[in-house]
Amino acid sequence: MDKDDESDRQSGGIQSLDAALKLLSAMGGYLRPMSLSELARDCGMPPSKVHRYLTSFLNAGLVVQAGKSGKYDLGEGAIALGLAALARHDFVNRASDALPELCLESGLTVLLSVWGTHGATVVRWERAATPTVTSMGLGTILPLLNSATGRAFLTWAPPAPLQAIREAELRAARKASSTVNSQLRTEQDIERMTETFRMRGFSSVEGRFIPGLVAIAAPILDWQGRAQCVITLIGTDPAVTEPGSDAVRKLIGFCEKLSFSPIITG
Amino acid sequence: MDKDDESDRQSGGIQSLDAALKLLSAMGGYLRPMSLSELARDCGMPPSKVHRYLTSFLNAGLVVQAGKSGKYDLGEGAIALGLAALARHDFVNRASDALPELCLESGLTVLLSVWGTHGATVVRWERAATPTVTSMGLGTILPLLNSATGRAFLTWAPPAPLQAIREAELRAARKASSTVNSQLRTEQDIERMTETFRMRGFSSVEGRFIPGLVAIAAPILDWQGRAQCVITLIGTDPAVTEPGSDAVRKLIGFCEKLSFSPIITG
DNA sequence: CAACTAGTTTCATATTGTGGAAAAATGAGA
DNA sequence: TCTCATTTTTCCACAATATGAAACTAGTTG
Repeated sequence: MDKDDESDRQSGGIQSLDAALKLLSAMGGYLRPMSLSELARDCGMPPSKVHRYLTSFLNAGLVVQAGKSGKYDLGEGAIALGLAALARHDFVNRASDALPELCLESGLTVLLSVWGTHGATVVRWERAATPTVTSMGLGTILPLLNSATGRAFLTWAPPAPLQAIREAELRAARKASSTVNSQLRTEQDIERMTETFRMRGFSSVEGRFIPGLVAIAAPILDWQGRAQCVITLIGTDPAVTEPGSDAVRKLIGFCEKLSFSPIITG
Repeated sequence: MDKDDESDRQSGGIQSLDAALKLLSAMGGYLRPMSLSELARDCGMPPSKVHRYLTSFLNAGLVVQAGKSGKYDLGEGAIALGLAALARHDFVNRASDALPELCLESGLTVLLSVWGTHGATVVRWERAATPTVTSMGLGTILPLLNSATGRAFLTWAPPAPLQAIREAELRAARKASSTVNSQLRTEQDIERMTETFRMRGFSSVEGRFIPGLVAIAAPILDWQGRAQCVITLIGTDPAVTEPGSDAVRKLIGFCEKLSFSPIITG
């Protein structure tokens, strides 16, 4: 039949659907109601075809016929669809809805953090049944280098916004060798650490930020693999930080489920 | 052939398109990526059919395949379509044009939200010069009871579409008394609150949804007095929520100008 | 390793969408 | 009010196209 299929011929789809969607997106392109013949002309389809498609869109509520002029325009259904799609990108909300569940399953205190202007910021948290003494609350800002949460951002977030704080903390770490100091002194140290985290799929810290407590953290990634937010589990048992531990598996499972790209790229 | 066509047989449309759109709107109903078989089950279609439809949606960009899990979700195309459809709404359109101005004048971060399938959805926002820590972006869904934005819908939007979420949040609020709890437990509490808001002409919240931040919100009303969208100002100074404050006056003035019926019916 | 389960591809078939043309509907001018 | 011109909608015979079952892969679990 067609010697050489014209343009896009992606395999597998449905021709009439493809055409219909082309029409639909064409309608998205204008910002006023369009008459049938205008649409037909612009899409290079016979009017009868366009009319049949429009009827289906009409039934589905994606398109409405404006006024009695009979012109066609995008309708409520299209708005609803778009808002639903927008909501998918709302990682924080989807994650916080599921937070209590993770808390119950793991039996640990759970934090949900995002990257704010001043660093990793706790925006949601769920306290475990066995209350662990923490001074943590909503709005707490966690250190970048010495908290599991911060380290997760360090590993999976785009570096640019972190730069300032990263440098500041590194400088502070070098000077104050008196403190319970991290082994993190140089850029190389950091590189090595994040590489490990990236492989394992989670970051961790042991009693550094809060003595006596351990924490593990994993990112929720958008479709470009950037951390949108970070989930942290806090406990007392050092075994928690072991790769393959129950808590680790639950944490990564949780984050993987909410992420749009795989956390462990093996 | 068919003596009397079973159920919906709206005239004129295209069967495969109707089925495809049914699938599409089903996808809008969930707020997480769905697997092929889940979709097939829920729509009562054979998997192969669903797969073919999805391929077309994929080619059109309406749907993306999330991560390596292979699950399907609404994509950029759906967002574009929805925003295009939103632009038809005069209210949204006129409001978003004026948004930067309000942001400048008030010096606060400004949100423009509409009511979507899953709740109050941010569709436009303007960041203040003094950056405030927020986890907010396009598509963020705000809680109904514990955000200024949500409360504005609660006060000025028709109650029917809100009902489901209202009940869900109320139930959650009663259970989780452990959390930083709202004083909102009963229908009466809500009634009292909305009455106050209605008198003042704006809703407010202090550090509930986002600790350390305060917010005020007012509706843009159509000619029937229903909220078409909601404008929210976010700041850090608690004085902002005071009736008669500079921010409040600017907010209400802004909304009043764009509304088709008076906000304060005194 | 075998027995599942989930996702994708293939294929023969007739169901379904197609485009042209006819029929309504709409609108403008006289 | 009547006619002409344009746009929208309906009709129809034909074959192109979507269909569902089953085959084929890939990944998982006991």
